[in-house]
Amino acid sequence: MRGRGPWWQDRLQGMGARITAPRELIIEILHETDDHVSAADVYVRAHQINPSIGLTTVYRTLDMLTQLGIVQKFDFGDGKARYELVNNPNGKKHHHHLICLRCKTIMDYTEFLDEELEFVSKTQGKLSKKYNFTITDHAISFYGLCERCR
Amino acid sequence: MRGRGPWWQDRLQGMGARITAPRELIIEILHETDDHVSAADVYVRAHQINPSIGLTTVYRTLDMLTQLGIVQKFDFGDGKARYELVNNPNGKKHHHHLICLRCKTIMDYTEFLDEELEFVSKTQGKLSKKYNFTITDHAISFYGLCERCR
DNA sequence: TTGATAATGAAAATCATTTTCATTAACTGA
DNA sequence: TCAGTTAATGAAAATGATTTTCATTATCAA
Ligand SMILES: [Mn+2]
Ligand SMILES: [Mn+2]
Ligand SMILES: [Zn+2]
Ligand SMILES: [Zn+2]
Repeated sequence: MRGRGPWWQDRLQGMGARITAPRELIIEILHETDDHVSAADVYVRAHQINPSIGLTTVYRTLDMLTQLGIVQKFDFGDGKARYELVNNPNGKKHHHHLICLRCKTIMDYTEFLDEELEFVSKTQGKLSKKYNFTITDHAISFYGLCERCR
Repeated sequence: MRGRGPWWQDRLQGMGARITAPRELIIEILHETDDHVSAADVYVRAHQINPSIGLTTVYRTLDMLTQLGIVQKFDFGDGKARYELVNNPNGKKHHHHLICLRCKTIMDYTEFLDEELEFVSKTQGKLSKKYNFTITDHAISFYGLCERCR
């Protein structure tokens, strides 16, 4: 399942990227949270541990991880992007979202994932063949009004 | 299906909002396009027809329509929000997205919507009961690499 | 027609994200 | 192990989308 180092190192090296302290730290931080963190959130935590890390690097790293499919980037409508490790071994499992259009509250749900899995993999297969697209992830969100807002 | 005025007027009045020229024009513009338009896109077209309309009002109107569930707001990762009329009678039907993580290309797809519809309405029913949430819309997106980028 | 007030638009402010560029550090290969 | 190549970094400045402010205008109920 892995080489010498942690799983993600192979992914980076595979694309010619270097293993650096900032990258290590940022991934570690993502492992330790199960929130939907913003770049600034990650920066604060990283900076706390290693004050030499800059916000720019956090953005660059999150972006790289997103392109690699290691991290999933979300926009929940509050003006800043949110990030989550896709398959967080320490944290939460794959899930989907319920988003209130008024107060922007986000709820994770993991119910009914079996049915979803079936649906998703079926669709994914057909789409990737038809559009010649390599699908690595998906997102399903339901929008509406939460209990408090309706 | 409607009162005196167009369908959307009832929706606005229902929440105590006024029917104004800018709002009329913005909705008309949304009807006429089947792109994923940004606020600036809408502004340019609106301004062309009625130069007194301001960008601020475009933002405010799109936001209001989004909260009403008349418009759906997307973030495809290129830094600006995109909007689409949810059930555009003149334009495209409900669809989902295939998004390239590298080049940010977006493809709409409408295949397999029957299966999706079945899945979605089943899940939606269970979720809205369990979380006491009024669900008005949903989005399904698949992420990966397009033909050119992989 | 009028008054109360929601809506508007111009300009300024915000603030998340990106760019620039000089410096540092990770790997390669001798 | 060491030096050279060059990707990666961070500080500061720039960008650019969206929001706020506030004086003015327009909608609509009475
Ligand atoms: Mn989540
Ligand atoms: Mn679309
Ligand atoms: Zn809410
Ligand atoms: Zn692509």
